[in-house]
Amino acid sequence: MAKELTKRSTDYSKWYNELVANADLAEHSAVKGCMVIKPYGYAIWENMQAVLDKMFKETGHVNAYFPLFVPKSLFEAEEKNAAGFAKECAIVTHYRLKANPDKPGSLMVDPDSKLEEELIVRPTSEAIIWKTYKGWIQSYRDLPLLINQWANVVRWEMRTRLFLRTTEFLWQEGHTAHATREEAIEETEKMLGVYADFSENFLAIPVLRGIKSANERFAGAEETYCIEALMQDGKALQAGTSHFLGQNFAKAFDVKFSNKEGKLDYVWASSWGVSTRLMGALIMAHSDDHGLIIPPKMAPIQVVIVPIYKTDEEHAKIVEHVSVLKKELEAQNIRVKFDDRDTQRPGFKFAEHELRGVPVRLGIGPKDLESGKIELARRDTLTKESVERTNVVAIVVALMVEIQTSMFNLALQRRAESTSVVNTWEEFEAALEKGGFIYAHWDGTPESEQKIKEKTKATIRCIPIDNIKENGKCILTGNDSKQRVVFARAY
RNA sequence: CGGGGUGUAGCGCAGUUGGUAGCGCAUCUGCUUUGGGAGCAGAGGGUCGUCAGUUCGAGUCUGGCCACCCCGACCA
Repeated sequence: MAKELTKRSTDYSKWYNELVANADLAEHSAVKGCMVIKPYGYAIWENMQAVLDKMFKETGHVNAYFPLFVPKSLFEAEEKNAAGFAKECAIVTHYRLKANPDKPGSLMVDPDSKLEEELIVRPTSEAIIWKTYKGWIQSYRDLPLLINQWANVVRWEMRTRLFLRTTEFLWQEGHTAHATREEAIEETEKMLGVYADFSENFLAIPVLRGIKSANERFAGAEETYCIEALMQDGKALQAGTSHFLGQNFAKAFDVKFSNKEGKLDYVWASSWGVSTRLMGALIMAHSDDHGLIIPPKMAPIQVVIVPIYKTDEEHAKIVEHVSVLKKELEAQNIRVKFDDRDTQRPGFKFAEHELRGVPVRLGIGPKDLESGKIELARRDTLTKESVERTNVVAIVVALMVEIQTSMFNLALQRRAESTSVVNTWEEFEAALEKGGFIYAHWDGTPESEQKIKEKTKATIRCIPIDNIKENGKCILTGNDSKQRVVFARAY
C-alpha cells in the first residue's frame, strides 16, 4: 500500500485509480475491461442495493430474474434499441470446446458446435423481458406490471475505468408495463424521483433532475430522464436514468391488452436503472487526498474503535471497556468494528481506516480509561476531540446525522461554486476551462448540440425538469432559444 | 481501429560497451516497540512477456507475435 495518494490537484484520474486500489474497493481482473469488486467495495454496493431495493418495493415493484442471453432475432426486434447497442455486444456463437490436435494440452472451439442462432450477452434486457411480457399481459387487469431485476450486463467498451465504465457491470433494471401513456410517464418520473432521493439522502450527492436531449436519449425511448451529479474535478456524471418507452417495445414484441372498453391496445412502458457506476460517483463526489470519505448511511463500518496499549493487562482492560461500548453503540443500530488486530500498530490503523473512509474513529488507551474519556476523530473534517465516555454514544448517534448532512451540504456548495450561467460563446469556453455545470441557451437542434460537442467535448447533460422559461439566443448559432440547458464535460 | 508508450520478484523500478540479475516497498523470523503509516538484525522470493535469430555467451542486439497502459472515435 502506498503511503500517500497522488493529490487530486496533481492528477485527478491517477488519484481516483490509486484510491480505488488502495481502499480495497476493486481491482483489474484477468479479463480485459472487467473488474473484481473486492469485499469492502462490494459491501458498499450491498448497502446501496439494500436501500434501493426497499425503495422499489415501497413503490410497488417486485423482483424477478431474466436470462443473460438474448437470441439475436429477439434482440433486433426493436430496431432503434438494437442499433444503439449493436457496436458493443458480446456474442455467443458456439457451445463446446475440444482438445486441440495441433497443440496438446490446449483447447479449441469445436467448429461442429456452432449455434443455429447467435446469442447476445445482454447489454440491457428489454428484448427478453418484452418477449416474456407478451405472455403475461392480456387484459387491463394484468396491468400495471411493475418488475425489477438485479443483474449483470455486458457492454463491450473501447476504454474502461474501474466502476465508471467496465465491460461487465452490475445494475438493476426496472421494466414496467401500463395501460395508459400518462401512467407510464408518471412511473418514469416517479422512479427518477426515487433515484434523486436516494442520491441526495443516502449518497449525499446533490443531483440535477432533467430530460435528455435527442442526441443523448436512450435508443428506443421516447423520453429519457436522468439525474446528473457533479464530481470534484468539474466533470458531470450521469448517475441514473429513467426512460419513457412509449409503445415502442409493445409494438416490436406485439404486447397488446384488452382495455375496459373491450378494445385491443398496445401497452405503455418504462425502464429505469442505476449501476455500480454509483460507486464511482460516491468516490469522486466526496473523497479527499487522504482517501475515501463515505457518508454514514452507506458506510459498511460507521465507527471503528482502535485500542492503544502496551501491556497485556492494559489490553485486557481495554477489551473489557470496549465490549460494553460496542454493545451500547450496536443497540443504537450503529455498525461498529473493534479493530483488535495485534499485528498492526495504532498509527497504521488510523491511516488505514482513514483511507477506507470510516466516518468516525474512536481511540481508547490507558489515559482514557483513567480520565473517563475517549478520543473521537471525524473522517470528513479530519478533526479530533476528547469526549466524555458517558456522552460517547449520544455524540456518535448525532454525528451520523451531522456527517451525512454536512457531506451533502459540502457537495452542494462545491456544485454551486462550479456552476456558471453564460450568454456568449467566449463566456462558454471560459466556463468550460473552469469546469462544472454551465447554463446556456441552445437553439434546440441536434445539429447545434453536435457541433458544440465536436468543438468543446461538452454535451448537454440535461434540460432541468423545473427549468425556468427564458428567451435568449443560442450560444453557438445566435438563433432564438426558449430556455437554458445544462452543459458540461462528462464521464 | 488510428497515434504514442511499457513489459525484469507480490507492487514500484534500476540494470553501463553483450559476460550469467539488483534496489525500494511488501512478505517471513527474532528482539525492541505501540496516543498518526515503527526500528534493528537476518531470511525467502526470478523461465527478465513470448517465439525465433545473431553470438562462445542475450535482460541487453535483430525480427515476429502477445499483453497492458495513455491519447482519439464509441459509451451508463
